[in-house]
Amino acid sequence: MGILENISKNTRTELISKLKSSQESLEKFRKDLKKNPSNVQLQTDLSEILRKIIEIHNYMYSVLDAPSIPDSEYDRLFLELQRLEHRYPHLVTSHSPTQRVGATPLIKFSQVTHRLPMLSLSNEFDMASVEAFDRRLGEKLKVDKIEYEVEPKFDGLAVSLCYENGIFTTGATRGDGETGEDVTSNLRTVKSIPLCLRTGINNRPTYLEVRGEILMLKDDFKKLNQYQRKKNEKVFVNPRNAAAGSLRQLDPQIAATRRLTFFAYGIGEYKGEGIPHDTHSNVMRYIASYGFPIAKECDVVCGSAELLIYYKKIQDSREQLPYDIDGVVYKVNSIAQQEKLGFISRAPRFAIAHKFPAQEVITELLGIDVQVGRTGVLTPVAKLKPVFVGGATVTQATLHNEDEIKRKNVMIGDSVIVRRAGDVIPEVVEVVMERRPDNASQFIMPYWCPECGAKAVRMPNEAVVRCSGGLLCPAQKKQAIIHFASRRGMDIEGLGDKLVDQLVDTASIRTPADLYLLDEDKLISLPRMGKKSASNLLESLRKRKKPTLAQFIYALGIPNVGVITARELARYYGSFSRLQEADVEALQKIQDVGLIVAQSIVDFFAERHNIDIIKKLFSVGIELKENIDVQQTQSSDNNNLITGKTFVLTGTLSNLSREDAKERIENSGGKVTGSVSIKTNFVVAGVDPGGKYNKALELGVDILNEAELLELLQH
DNA sequence: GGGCCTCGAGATCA
DNA sequence: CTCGAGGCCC
Repeated sequence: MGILENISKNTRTELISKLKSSQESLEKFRKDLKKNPSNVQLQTDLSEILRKIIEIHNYMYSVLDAPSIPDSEYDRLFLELQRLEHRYPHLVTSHSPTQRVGATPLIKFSQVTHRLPMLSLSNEFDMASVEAFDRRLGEKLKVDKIEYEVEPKFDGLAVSLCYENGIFTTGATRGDGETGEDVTSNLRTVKSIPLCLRTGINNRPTYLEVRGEILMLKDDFKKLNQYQRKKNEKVFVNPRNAAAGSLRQLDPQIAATRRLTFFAYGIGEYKGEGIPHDTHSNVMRYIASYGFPIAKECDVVCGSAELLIYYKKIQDSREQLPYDIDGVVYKVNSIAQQEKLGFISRAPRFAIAHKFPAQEVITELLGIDVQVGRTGVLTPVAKLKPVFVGGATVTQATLHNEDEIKRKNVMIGDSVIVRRAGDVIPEVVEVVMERRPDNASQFIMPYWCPECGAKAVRMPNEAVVRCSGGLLCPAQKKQAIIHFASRRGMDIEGLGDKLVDQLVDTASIRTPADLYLLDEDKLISLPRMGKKSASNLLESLRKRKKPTLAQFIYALGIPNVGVITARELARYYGSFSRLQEADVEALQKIQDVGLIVAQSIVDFFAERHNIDIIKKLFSVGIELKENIDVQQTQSSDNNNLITGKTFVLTGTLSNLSREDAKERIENSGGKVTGSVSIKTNFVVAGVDPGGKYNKALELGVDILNEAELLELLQH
């Protein structure tokens, strides 16, 4: 049972014999050094053997969970190494176990761009969807039974760890999947993360990115909270939040006192030999052999019936597991099959998370508020008597719209069942009818917008009621500005909703374009706004004046145009003016743009007010990073191997002209540039390659031959 | 939606 | 020192 079967046991036996032989060298070096303390070679030898022994003990303790010596003995070895390094500072290496805790706190975390985006998994909650998933894949792959690698879904934080030439160099959070935060110094304090890949030098990859989850074990969480209580500091509500909080500490000293654990579940980009290409379970065994902890529960099963058996088994053992989980993950085991299946938007088609059902509790519905959204939609929100469910205290939940309230027959004063599963937004499931009080009152959707008093209208074939005030409605105005400044839009730091409230209410700004006309005096006059905050905001506005076309399109807040559509529009049209001129028919030629989205876009640009704002934005100095060379091409359906990648061509190709190759790469979403840099993803080398080839070797950029390029293009 | 950390502002106190 | 805002995580 389990893909790690026997591995741990064999490793342990092997390590113990390794320790035995190391022990002899250790004693010899100690003795020799005593006789000859100034011998540099002996100093180095001793520190190296100590490091090796300590790392082995560390591995046995934190990864295999089977220490072979008492803590006190480990501490003695550690102290010996510390003293030695202290006396001879040149002996210290970045991957020495003594260097897990960094000395100085950071000012702030810096951003890291993931070489391969960190994708998310689509979630399923019921058996039928899992069976449908298996059936769908079976049809696509034309096979009867699919083999899956299965694993528990940790309730922690996803991170990516980079190893360059075997040494841990950078660790980052998932972020939005594209870029995350550099939390290396905190991750170094996590004992189960190897600072150095465990296997010998021979087949060590030059670059390896290991992905997995940071979490806090239930026991460690309890201990931490006991400690916090004793110190009269605040306690954490659940292990996940404790882990997240610890990882975001700027001071690694504090992070080190919070016991975090890592489990690997996959790899990202890698360079070098030896990485299995056949199955995911072999990849897992491979990373385990490098010293990464893998969940004991990882396994391989076949067909949907076995998936469900696995699910049940894990669900039954959930309480006994040392960590919190919120479901299980199924991944197609064969890597060839994975590649065949590919990706849909930001999620692989070959894997899903099967989540445990959400926890449910009963609470009281105290009232129903009405909120006005960015597009003027009035949303009723249930105000609930606070109740702890699914790891958090729930106080409100959306009721979506009028019809939903009718359908669920919700009245103010009712007792309702509320559901929440980890990351899922709380939801009112149903009313407990037996408990309905006599004074329960009906909710009536307001006839006027609660924010601006304009008439609230419901279109004949729509489920929602809208404020008819448009951008004259302060709520919509504010939301439009907040959306404009949001991270996925113009990414203006320091501009949150409260500040926008103030700015709009004091009539300092009316549209996003007005933001760029703010000055320090104006800002300082606002309450709770000092010199520092003001200059931070102005700096942030200035810094982000050159958005990509996609960011800008998204930031405009065109109804029905989200990040993905914005990106697709930018890719297809390449320039803002081309998008602006497009008509409904033309727009619908784009993948995933139907009549509704197309009409929305055309309507948006037909609105005089919007055009004024856009003009004004350009006049205050917004410059777009456009790609006007782009042809209006059909999307190649997320060719993830090429999309967003940069190629450089060198030498003569036999089947393709340079021009053809360039065009085909660009049609698949890639970019072709002239010279090789660290940002280049692939160099395509034909016959008689030029200096670019050597440059690629030097920088370690992947080199493709013509056949490999054609294969990439095929997908 | 809710929980966490960090930062800056403003209050409080010496 | 306390508090609110903002950013980031699921």
